[in-house]
Amino acid sequence: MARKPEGDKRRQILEGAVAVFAQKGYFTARVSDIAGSAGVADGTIYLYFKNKEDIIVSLFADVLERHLARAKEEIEGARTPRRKLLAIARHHLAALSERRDVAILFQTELRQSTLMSRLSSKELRSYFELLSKVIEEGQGTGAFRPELPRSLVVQSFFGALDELVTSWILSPTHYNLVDLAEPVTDLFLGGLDARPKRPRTKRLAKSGDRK
Amino acid sequence: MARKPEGDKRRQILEGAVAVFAQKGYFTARVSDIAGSAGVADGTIYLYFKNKEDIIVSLFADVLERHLARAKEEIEGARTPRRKLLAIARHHLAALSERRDVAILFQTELRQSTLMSRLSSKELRSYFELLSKVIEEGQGTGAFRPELPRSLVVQSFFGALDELVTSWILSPTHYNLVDLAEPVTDLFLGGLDARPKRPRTKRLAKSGDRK
Amino acid sequence: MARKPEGDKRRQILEGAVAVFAQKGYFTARVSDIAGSAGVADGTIYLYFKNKEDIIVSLFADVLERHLARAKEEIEGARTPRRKLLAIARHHLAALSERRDVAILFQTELRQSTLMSRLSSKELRSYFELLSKVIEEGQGTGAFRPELPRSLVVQSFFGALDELVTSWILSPTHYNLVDLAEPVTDLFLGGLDARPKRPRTKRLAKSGDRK
Amino acid sequence: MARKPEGDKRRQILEGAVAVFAQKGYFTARVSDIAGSAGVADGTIYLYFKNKEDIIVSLFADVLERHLARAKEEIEGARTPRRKLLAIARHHLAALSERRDVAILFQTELRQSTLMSRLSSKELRSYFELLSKVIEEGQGTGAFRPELPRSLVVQSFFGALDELVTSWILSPTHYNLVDLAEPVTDLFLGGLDARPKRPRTKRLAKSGDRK
DNA sequence: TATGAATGAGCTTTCATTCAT
DNA sequence: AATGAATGAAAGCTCATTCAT
Repeated sequence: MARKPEGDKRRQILEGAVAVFAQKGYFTARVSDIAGSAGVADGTIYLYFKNKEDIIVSLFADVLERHLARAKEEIEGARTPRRKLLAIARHHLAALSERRDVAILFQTELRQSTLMSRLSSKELRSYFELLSKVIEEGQGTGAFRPELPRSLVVQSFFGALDELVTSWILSPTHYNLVDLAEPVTDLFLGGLDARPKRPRTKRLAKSGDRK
Repeated sequence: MARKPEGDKRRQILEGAVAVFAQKGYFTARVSDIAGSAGVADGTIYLYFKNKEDIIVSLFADVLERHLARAKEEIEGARTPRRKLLAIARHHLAALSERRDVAILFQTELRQSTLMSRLSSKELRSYFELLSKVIEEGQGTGAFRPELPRSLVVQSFFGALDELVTSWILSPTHYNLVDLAEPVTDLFLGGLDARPKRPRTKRLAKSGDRK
Repeated sequence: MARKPEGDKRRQILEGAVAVFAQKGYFTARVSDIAGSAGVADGTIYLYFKNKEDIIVSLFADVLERHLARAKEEIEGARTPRRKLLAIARHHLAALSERRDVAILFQTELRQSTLMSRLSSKELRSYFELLSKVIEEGQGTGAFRPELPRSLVVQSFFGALDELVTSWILSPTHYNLVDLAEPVTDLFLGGLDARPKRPRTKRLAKSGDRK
Repeated sequence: MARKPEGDKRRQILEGAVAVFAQKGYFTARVSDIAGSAGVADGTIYLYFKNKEDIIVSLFADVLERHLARAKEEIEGARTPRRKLLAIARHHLAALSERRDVAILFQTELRQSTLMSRLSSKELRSYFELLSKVIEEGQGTGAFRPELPRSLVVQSFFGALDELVTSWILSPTHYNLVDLAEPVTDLFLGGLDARPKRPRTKRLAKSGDRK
């Protein structure tokens, strides 16, 4: 019955939960499903979590925390605000495309009105603040248009990335999600409008350190 | 056969459902809650809907259909692709900010993995196609940058609008959502990058026919 | 919508009920099924019957009453107790094989513990008394063995006929049920034991007035 | 894994079910009634049975199986086909009069058209076949009249026994049912007709080992 | 710690019955 | 008399949670 090298039963349960929630959705998933998927008894779950909701809330907190930490690192590795945006986009898309089940969870269950309130709070807010800092820096240095409300910019960029992930999840074809990091950043920075000069794509291409 | 001003009992139930679903979420809402909110008996619901799921699916279909129809009208009233995008943004934000409960439903319950599959199909796809047509037109006339993948553009624009609505819903302050239509379209068209010349904002400002 | 020549709506409903009850069973049948089968509105049923149970009780009473009346006539047409038994067997099997749906109802739903008590009372008791009279007469004239308890004889004969009907209903092949009247009466009168003399079959054969 | 004297929780539930079904009938009985009567929680029932129907079907199968097994033993203990019939009659009546509640169930609920089909199949068929074998043997040895169709004989005998039980159940007086085994077999073998010689009763009286 | 049998509250859905028309 | 939309009580079943082992 014992899986892996054991040891971290809590993580074991969370892994089982991701798989089950992603497949059946939070409400439709039974606690016993999670137990089964995690290879533990039903009762064991309650030694590590207060109740069913605590599982998904912990799950989101855990994943977001790690995601946020790595996002910060990525940003620090980039110099200009523009490169920082690209780094964030890359990280955002890479992280979610690496774990399709986590992605499904985040694009669907996380939106639950009930959960949303109890959750979006801390970690998610931090992520938005991270983005906000980058925009602020860009507007401060004159790289970004200063007349645009910062929250609008943040929400638009996040929303664009978010929708890319959602569409990727719903799509029957399994294209490479990370490849969209550059063009979406390019669009976001350069705008949709055609311009007479200064092709925006070039610049970003130069910064393409991941090919 | 015609009774009172009947015939709208179905609508009555749908209205009750919107209110209840928006407040408690689909799974947490009891059918009897909906009945209570609609002012009918529990059993009456089943004279108009097959089961609980049929209620929310019908709800989404109904609302999306009307939204889509009006979106098409708005677009036809606009000349250039750029003005069409603005029209869509205005309509999108206006429609949802007019009915906060509907907005909540769309930003939360609609994402349910289970419902998503059963639903996102027809009407939602049409909405994306509508957007896609506008982008295509713009790229054809040379107004929009042609090198950007159309689906990426569509998803980014939709995602931006979508996130604006979500943030608005989650925000404690009740700011005017429609006011964001212009700046978000401006950002989307002009890009975040600061530009030496030709300020994009001007143009859009001129097209401001709703002020 | 109007069936037949109308007129007896009560009978119409009872006919619908027989069909529906025979097919789905009393508890599984919906009142609206009966209404549908009878070609009347749900509410109309309650103009003729107090409630669902009243329908089946009335049904049994009606059918049993007619059956009983005809059984009495048949008996009067027969001279000897032995011919009377044969007449009863013939009538019993003929009546039920003529209306398969009624037969199904009687062999299944009538046994309901709940209904049984409320019902078996009057008409069914009369039927047993009719049989009992015949046995009594036979024992009185010396035609039948007097040492056998009358109720045992009555129950055995009725039970045999009853089981023939049940088996006929459950059988996939539609053999002629009435043809069993003579042999079953022969068995009942002559016994299963082989006898050295006086073959019993002959006598009954002679009495075959219906051939 | 073995707990208390457990393992009989299933039997506990079946016992509760017999009591409740016998009193209220299958359809009228609530699952919670059964749970209450069995001294378990409602939900516990579903750990041992798929659903309500599964309870009664299992019940019939269990009882019939045991009844059938014992019937076979009884038969093997008897020499002649005539004594075998008597043994079967005794066993049939004894078994059902020992458990009045089981008897009620068998004489009423078992006839349900809906259940009948799903059930009468295996065990009940075996019982009829057992009887059929005895008749066949008797007809083969010349003890029984060979011109009577075997199925008719089987059905008549079973029907007689069956009706004795039904009447016993419906009767307000609690007479001894097993005492009827001899006279009913006597009637069946010797026939109702009065005979000049060779009284049939004698023989059977000799075999009366139970007084 | 870990187990999983047992619990029982709670929900969706059905359907007999009513009653305004 | 006839209709059938509306009612709402009732019940089967599920499943999160507990707790004796």
